[in-house]
Amino acid sequence: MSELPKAYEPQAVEAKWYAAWMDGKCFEADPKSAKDGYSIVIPPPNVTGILHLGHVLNNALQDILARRARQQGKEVLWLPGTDHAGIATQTKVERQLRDEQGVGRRDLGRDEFLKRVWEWKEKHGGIIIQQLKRLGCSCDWSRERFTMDAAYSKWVSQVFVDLFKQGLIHRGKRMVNWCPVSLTALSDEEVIMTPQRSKLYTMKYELADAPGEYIEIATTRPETLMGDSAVAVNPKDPRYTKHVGRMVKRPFPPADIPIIADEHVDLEFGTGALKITPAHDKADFDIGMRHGLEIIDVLHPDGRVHCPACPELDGLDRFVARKKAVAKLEAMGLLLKVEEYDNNVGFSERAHVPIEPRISMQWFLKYPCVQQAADAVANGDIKFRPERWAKTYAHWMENLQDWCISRQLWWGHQIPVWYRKDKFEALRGAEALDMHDLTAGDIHVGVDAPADGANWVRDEDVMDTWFSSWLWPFATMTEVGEASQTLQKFYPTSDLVTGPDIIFFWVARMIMAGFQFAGGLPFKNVYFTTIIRDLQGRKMSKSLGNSPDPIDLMEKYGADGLRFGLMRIAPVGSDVRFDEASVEEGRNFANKLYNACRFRQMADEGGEASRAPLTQDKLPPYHLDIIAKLDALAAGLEESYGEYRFGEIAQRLYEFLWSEFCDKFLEAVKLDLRDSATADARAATLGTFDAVMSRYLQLMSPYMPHITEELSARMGYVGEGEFLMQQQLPAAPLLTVDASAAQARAAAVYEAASRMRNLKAEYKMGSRKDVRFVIKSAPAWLAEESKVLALLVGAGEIILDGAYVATKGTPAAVTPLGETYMPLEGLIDVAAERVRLTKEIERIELEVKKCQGKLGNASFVERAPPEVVVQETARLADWHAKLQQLGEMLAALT
RNA sequence: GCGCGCUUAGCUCAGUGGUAGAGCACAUCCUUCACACGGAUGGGGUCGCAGGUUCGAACCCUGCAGCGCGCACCA
Repeated sequence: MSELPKAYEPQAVEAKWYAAWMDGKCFEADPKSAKDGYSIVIPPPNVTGILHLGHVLNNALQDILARRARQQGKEVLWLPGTDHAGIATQTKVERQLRDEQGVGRRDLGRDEFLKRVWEWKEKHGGIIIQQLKRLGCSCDWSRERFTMDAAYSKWVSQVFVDLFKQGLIHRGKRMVNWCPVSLTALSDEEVIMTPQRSKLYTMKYELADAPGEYIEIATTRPETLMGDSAVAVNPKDPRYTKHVGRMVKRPFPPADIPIIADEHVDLEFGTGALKITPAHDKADFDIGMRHGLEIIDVLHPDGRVHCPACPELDGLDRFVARKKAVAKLEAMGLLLKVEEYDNNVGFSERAHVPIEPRISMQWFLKYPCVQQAADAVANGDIKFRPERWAKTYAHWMENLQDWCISRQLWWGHQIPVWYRKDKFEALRGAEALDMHDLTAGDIHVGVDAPADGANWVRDEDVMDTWFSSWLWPFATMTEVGEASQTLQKFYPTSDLVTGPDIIFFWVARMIMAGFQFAGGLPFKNVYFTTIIRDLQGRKMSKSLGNSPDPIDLMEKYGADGLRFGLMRIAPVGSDVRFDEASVEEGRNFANKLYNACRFRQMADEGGEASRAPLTQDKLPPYHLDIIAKLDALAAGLEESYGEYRFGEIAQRLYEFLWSEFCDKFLEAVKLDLRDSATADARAATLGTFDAVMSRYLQLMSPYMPHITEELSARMGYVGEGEFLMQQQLPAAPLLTVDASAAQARAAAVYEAASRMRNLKAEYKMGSRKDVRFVIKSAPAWLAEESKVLALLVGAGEIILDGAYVATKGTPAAVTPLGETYMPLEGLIDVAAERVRLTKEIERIELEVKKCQGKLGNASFVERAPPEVVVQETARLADWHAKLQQLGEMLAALT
């Protein structure tokens, strides 16, 4: 044991214990267990994902909760898995195929392409799972799920079929958010509004019945004017009342279009006249519907202009066409001005290009169980932390729009709908298949294909990835129609840990799905993590290169160091600013813990010297004090866990070990471990060390699972073949006797030592070991402790002398142990000492004034609680005493 | 425009009415036999601004400013 390296080396230790836990099946959940169940489902990371700091924070929190629950005697299921991530994965594999083999997905065809994606998934898909294991995550890996597992996929289809049968799912042609790169529709949530510096073009259209007269129109999108089917003004706008009902000339392709009046038009904006392009703008579409306007689609799905009537624009990309259209307007003398203009443009969440509002045939879901889901959070059945997110949730629930669930992708759950082949062909493809054109015999909606499959064509679209994710809490626990023990035991889940950015994408939808398909709420608590930013406050991103690789951090500082460091800075409310220094602190802390244990092992080379039960009533004050503080720590942690204050838990654990256990207790008991110490003293000290440390390691274990397991094993705190992580946390406090007197003594010694060291430093005696102290009027018990005090202070000798008379100018301090002098026999610089004393007196006079001011205030004395007044009076007395003493010292020097 | 949050030491953050805190950074001292990934000591803050409530405000209320986020609109 004495050959232990001085610094803790986490890498090998962490790998060793993770393997041991896996071998010991420590993470596997038994649904037949008699214990109470505790469960978390992991927010499934994208199967293409690579671990980033957000994952680390999120999963470390889940691991802490899971490990803590095990210690409290729960049967724990932490259910892991990955998400097939439709667009992200398809895009990734497509890009790779294009780069490496020069083929697109359409070259391969649907079946072959899907085969390639599956191959890719098998080969590269598990990276993030391995990374989570490196972090120490105690997931039940025997239950790992994937959203496209056969059983899971069956759930997705079944849910679609059920909702369809209830009339909540329908197909129709509507305005959707279209991504011209991914060539698919997106839900509203997948559109990111982004501020843009754009240009506002003002142009004029000539009135058809009055050549030479114009109406001015402002637009940011001149490239869509070929799709204009009207110009709209506000009916209340006096400038335009005479125009309403007349026709204007659309410049190209030339056409006469009407001027209509619609409330939607803002009088203040631009010229007050708005060009209406029903095919390419949501608001225009609505206006078009109200006025029965023609819908003229002038864009291809990939964002190129489709307008054979304008050959010079036809086929151009929308942004190229914009410039060209402007040039054309200018050439025609219709462009009046171009202004810089800041507006918001919707961008595709995945492809990072402006989305295009587009009318297309899609599947839509009217959300089920909305009221129940809203109520569950409002009435506290599901508790959000921090609570303020409940408001965001409520707001969204009140403004639900139908969910566009179809995606024009191949990777995903294909929509379980078949159309009769003859009908499908007659209507010339899916784009034209309106529900109204279909009779019951034309369409088959079911988990399985119709029996006479050859006569049917399957809907090509897949479902939004979130349409599978929202089933995660129960579809991972049971198969369709199965009476699952796992579900019985572990549903609803206990806690969900996720980011507030997916409240709508995921959390809200899971709640609705829980009510609709699993008979109740899916979880009881939702803990929202914070966003991790860099020190400049920017979000972590690959392109900024400000996102450290957690694997690198773990190699450098250990998984425990990373976990602990991150937990210490994770605040309850606002965002985290990440600094590698905090991980370094975590590593340093692990090292401190390791060395505290190493110290004990070195002091007791044979081991086993201390296994005798502790007789607490005979323990010295420091021992009882640390035992009492450990109990206080355990109680404090209990409270903090109850409030999900993870940073506070880390802080409490840190302070106990570093400030209390190492800085105070270990320093105070060093004499007991020297060769000169009695066997009894040694045994008592080692016994106390072991009692406190073994339980401390247990309390620490959820945060730093590897090092605590290692140390517990090495120190013999857990038996061969047992694991710390599986041991139940004792409910009873460690302390069995009244320790209040002992604690008061220990506190007095520590405090006195601090003041005496302070005195040494003030007189530049810093490292001198020969300094003597004299304590006057010391309590009788101090005689036994003066050696400890001398050690703590770094003093040559501590003399207890009630009759001591200090020579003039002897430095002194008031300590809880009495007047304390540091005789230096002429070593003091008298002038410097006078300056110091004068400054000190000034400072204290100020304090006295503050106290007197308060006590002199009649209202304070009458109305403040009595104990506060007493406290204040005592303080004033203290200051006065101090002042008098300093005054005497100063007088002695002159 | 509506809503939510934040503003405390150089930095990152605790602090729910009673003497302003931690870690890091900084300065001085110490390689003393657990740990220099360490120990000791110290300097550093009119708690964003202005009002109000209160005997007393970092904390409660109002207003303002700055920053961030969400929702809606944006021709």
